[in-house]
Amino acid sequence: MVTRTEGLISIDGLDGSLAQRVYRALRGGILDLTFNPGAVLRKGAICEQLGVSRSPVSEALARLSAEGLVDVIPQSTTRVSRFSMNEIREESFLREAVELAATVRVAVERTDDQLAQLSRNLRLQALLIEDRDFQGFFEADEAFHDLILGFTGFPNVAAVTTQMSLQVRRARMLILPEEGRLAETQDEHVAVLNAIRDRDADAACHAMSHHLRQLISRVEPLERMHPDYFRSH
Amino acid sequence: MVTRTEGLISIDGLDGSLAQRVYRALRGGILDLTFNPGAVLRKGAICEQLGVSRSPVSEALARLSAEGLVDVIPQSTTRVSRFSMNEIREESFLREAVELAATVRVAVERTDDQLAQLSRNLRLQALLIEDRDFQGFFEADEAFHDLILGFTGFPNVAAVTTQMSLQVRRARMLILPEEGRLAETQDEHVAVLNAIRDRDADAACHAMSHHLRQLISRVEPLERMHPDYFRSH
DNA sequence: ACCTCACAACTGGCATGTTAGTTGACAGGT
DNA sequence: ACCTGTCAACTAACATGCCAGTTGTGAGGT
Repeated sequence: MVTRTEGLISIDGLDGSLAQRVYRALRGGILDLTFNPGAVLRKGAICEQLGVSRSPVSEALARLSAEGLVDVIPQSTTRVSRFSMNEIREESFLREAVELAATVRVAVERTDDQLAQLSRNLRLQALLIEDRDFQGFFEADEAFHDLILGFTGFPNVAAVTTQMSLQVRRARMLILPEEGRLAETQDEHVAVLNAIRDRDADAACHAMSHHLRQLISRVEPLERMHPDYFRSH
Repeated sequence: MVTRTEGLISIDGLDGSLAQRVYRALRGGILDLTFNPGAVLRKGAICEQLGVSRSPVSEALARLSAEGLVDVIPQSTTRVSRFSMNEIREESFLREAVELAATVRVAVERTDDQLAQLSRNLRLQALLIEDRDFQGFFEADEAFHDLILGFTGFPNVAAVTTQMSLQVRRARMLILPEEGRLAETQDEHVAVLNAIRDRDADAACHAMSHHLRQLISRVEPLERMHPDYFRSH
């Protein structure tokens, strides 16, 4: 096994306690696959690289462990957790449950301003597709969903939903951007928006459900494409 | 279950690392209101009482802080978090979304064995009502919901659902046990069971929704009954 | 009596020393 | 060549020392 120097991360520019900064830096690195699933995280190396002592790093790793983003083997090693397709299916189920409930609620009680915000987001997505800005589209896509979750009137629902589907979000990074898929995604978003515009809760629910199931169907094949990123079972 | 000694807590009888034991002990104490909302948690006192050093206690408190069960004021104090009715409403929304999705799924694809398990649980509940064992009924009630969540085939859904509605679970402890309410709750459970028996997803969804909304309607008045347990805003 | 401000005591955050469990390499026997 | 038992090196877990920010208190001024 060849040891590799992992991509570098930094805690500069973040605020909060050292422990929180380390946590956010590591979490970000794990979520965007800077740290590959299965990669070993050495406390000593992290301390040296970030210029902090072991205390804040330990706290950060403990939190990541509680969230399932790292696997700690006592007295031995800490690794970035590998994917489990069952876990991903589970998270998809949870995410769909919450997003559909939010979509139904928003479809019923949306305001014109909320509709305008969603519409603006979709026009931004169209621009990003034209420019083939995959990363930008990825973020706009997330923003679209977070807008709907936020329109429930519950300020933390978006964050909680993200937190409960971290593995899905991470696995999503592995999906290769395909030209045609972006336009399809856009069409699905438009269908959701139109249903919300018409205050048609049932149509909105179906459109969102269809959209979310496109994602999981694209995640399923990843287990064969990246077997080393998945737990052997 | 956390063992208690004169209002204090102990980590004896738990396994895992010291940090995990401390975490579970404190979490249990917070969830069952052994520690009142707003109570100050002193690291030094906890260390002395549990006979451990500050490291595992710090890790436990950090985790509880991330979960929103404690509020840490840097360089000052750590307190058991107070309730926020908006947060409780938010958790209820999330919980309902997940439980309804689970109920629908289970109603469609239940097995006879699963039906038998639910039925056995309800007969147990009837016994506990006869004996006026409020605590036992409380736990059987939780078990009923966890059974349904588990029957989705996703082993972690029950735990995730608990985790996302910790404040609701805690607030629920404040509801005074009333004789009649137990029987009503039991009736609602029976309605859910019957709909699942008949594989009537729509009826099961409505029955569960009605049942869950009974809970939130009983939680709402708590803000006036225990103003000191709620955040002032 | 009341406000102000400085200080002492206490807190949590961070660094570092110490302990104990795991692991892999290697020597020695078969 | 192949097991096998031992041990050294490494790791996370825990204990403890130190520091900086917060806060209550009380002396002194108005």
